[in-house]
Amino acid sequence: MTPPPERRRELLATAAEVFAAHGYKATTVRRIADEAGMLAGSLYYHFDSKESILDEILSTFLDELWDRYDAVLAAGLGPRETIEALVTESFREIDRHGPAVAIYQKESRHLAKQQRFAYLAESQERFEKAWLGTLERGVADRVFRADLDIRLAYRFLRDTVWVAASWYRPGGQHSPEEIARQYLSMVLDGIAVGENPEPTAKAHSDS
Amino acid sequence: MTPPPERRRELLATAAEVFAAHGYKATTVRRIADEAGMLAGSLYYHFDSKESILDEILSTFLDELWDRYDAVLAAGLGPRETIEALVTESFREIDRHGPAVAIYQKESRHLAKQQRFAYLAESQERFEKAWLGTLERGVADRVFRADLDIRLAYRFLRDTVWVAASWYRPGGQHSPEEIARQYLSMVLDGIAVGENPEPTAKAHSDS
Amino acid sequence: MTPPPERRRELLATAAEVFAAHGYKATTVRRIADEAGMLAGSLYYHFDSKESILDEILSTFLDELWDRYDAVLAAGLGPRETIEALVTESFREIDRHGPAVAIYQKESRHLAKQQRFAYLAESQERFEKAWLGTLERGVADRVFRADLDIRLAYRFLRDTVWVAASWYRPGGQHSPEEIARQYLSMVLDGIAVGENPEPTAKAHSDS
Amino acid sequence: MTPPPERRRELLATAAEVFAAHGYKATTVRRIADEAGMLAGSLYYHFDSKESILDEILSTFLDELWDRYDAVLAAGLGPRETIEALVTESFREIDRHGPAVAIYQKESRHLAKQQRFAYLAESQERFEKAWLGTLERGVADRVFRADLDIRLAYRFLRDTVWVAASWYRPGGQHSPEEIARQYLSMVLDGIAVGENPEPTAKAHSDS
DNA sequence: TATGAATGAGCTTTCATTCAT
DNA sequence: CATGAATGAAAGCTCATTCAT
Repeated sequence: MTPPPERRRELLATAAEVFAAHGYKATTVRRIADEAGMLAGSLYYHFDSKESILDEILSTFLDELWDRYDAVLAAGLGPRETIEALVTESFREIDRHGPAVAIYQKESRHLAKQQRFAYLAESQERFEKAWLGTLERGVADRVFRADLDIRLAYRFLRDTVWVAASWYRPGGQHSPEEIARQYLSMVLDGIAVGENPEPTAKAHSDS
Repeated sequence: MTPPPERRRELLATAAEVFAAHGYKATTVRRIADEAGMLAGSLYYHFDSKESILDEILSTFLDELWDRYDAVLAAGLGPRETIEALVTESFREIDRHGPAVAIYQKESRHLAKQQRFAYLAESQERFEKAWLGTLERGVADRVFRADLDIRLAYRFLRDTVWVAASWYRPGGQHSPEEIARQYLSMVLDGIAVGENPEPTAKAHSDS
Repeated sequence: MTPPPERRRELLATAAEVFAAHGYKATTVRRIADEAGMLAGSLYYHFDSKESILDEILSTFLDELWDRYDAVLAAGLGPRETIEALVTESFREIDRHGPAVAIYQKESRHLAKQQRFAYLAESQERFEKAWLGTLERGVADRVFRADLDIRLAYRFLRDTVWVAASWYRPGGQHSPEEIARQYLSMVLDGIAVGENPEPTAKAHSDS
Repeated sequence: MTPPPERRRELLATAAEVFAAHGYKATTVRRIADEAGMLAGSLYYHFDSKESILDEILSTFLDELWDRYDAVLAAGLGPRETIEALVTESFREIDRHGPAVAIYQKESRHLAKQQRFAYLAESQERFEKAWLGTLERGVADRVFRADLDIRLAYRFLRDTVWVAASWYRPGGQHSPEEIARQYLSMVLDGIAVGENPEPTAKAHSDS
């Protein structure tokens, strides 16, 4: 005997998976219904439109994400620890809402232009502020390297984390925390061994 | 009087931009035609179908990319230098064919399932072989850290590079080579200052 | 505790109002249910179908109307008095069943083609016979003008009366009898002052 | 070799007839297309939507109607002659655009609530001003009876005229001018013979 | 009596594609 | 080469209706 909100959540989860796998536009409402074991029209008993399903998936995900992020940002950690905590929370979010993150990754850029999804752009800004601010603090504290373009570093961190949603599958051999640790290790200390001060990219010249 | 192949290339470039901006499925053939200053039906004089436009964009991009990659791989460089060269070439490719790369990034996963786009999966495999092999060689040579999950590192490198296509705009303040250098600096040596042997991710524990 | 027939009548009244306001086709069964404070499905406990609701509204209205008309026609009045009585009864009917009359006005023409609503066409014929007969009798008795096209006069009278259902609201400042009196005054004696033997429509020539 | 606007006009005429016969809501786009000898989807090459077809039908009709009305109102005629001219123009309009008038008659009341069809409400107001003003002038000039409720007379005139669209068929035995003359004769001078000062409605008492 | 959930037919609309000119 | 007009399949959505509870 499942209470009504349960059914709704099931449908949203199903829809999120299909959206993530095939893209929002390419996903038919009928496909979602099939996957949920009902007819296309029946979905409209639960939701207003295909778009409102997408909306609910994305806003639910962002609400939850910001709950975690805000807790981290309010904890008064140092810059490095803040980055570590944000990355870890991000991978946990991928673990919990992988499909939602994948959809966000693929669709948010053009969705953000629409009135209805303006919150995506807002979230994006808060996002940027939080990460950029932490990186700047870290540079000031001499925890992060000063010779890097900080906006580039921000994009690098951001993408590095979220793009994982495209291949991560929950229940795999690595826990989200383990993946976070490895990612942080690479991002913070690099994949090269010890003391390599300068990359030698210029060594390779074009044809 | 421009020769036909020229017009074709223009149309492909236009189509690639629109596909990149809105997604393949969400892009209508009419939108492409509008952007090109013709009517939808007229596109069919130049191309068989919408899908064949996509096909030509992606295969052209991959052909060119592999030309460069093969040159790098045949040069007999060390593992670190190989990685540096591959990354540099990748950013140059983004510079030249940004939209094609963005499309590849967004659509290749589900396109690869189709017969017609099987070459995407093949390319993906060669890709993986080249990068993984180089990383393994680097670990053996003690150029890269041995304590990292090498498949994770591969995905990390791959995604880090290509995802840049989503924000990179040619003609900006950084040349592709400069961006490559910064990216490599982060990936190889990390963003943290000097001697941090261990990330402290475990410092942040969840409930 | 209201007896069932009472509830039924309430629902019919509600449905009639919504049908009248938005048209039969444009009215959803859910809208009626909303207005009645129940769910759409629940209406089907009381009625077989949306169409049967419409049927009951229209047939109830016509049954009642004919009761009154038959009484008038059986009363042996003169032509002018008959017309006056019919018009007065019509306005009373509008007062009592405004929405039903409005629905009849809007929908009867195409409904009459359906088997189920054949009684609309029959009623229409009896209607025509009663009014036309009275008018003819009036012309013969030299009570009504002989120079008018009698079928045109019939349509004129008929429409003049029923169309009032589209703006009449019960409880307004004029009683139905008062409106009937004014209408009859216009129809019988005209709106012009006294002795205007000939309209001068021909005075207006086209451009 | 018909020029493009011709095709458009044909389609609008076809659509208007179907809308008039079955009601806007009950008319399917497919039905219109059938009647026009094409497939439903093909209509969308010519029009944005079903609603925009309706819009174009109604606004075209009203534009034309007001051209005529304005000419009449600017002609400086006396009240009676103005009424005669307006009625005559109205019947001519019914003759030319019968279906449009029928649609207007049936649908304008609820359409006027929508933003897009606000011009219907505006037109309605101008309408009222023109007719009411003329009637008032006529009463002041002792051309029209002073003992009648002028708003009632206005509704009476207005409805009397337009409702004719529901039965009028062009090419019948009466020209629009002839019908106008008969209508005006009834409206101005009444259907009763000569000197009947008072209707005797009160002679019929209710049960 | 009424509800909640679903059905299924049919609707408006979109869009890749075709083709005579 | 390009246009204008159409096709036809499929999409999102609506809604009268059903039915177990």
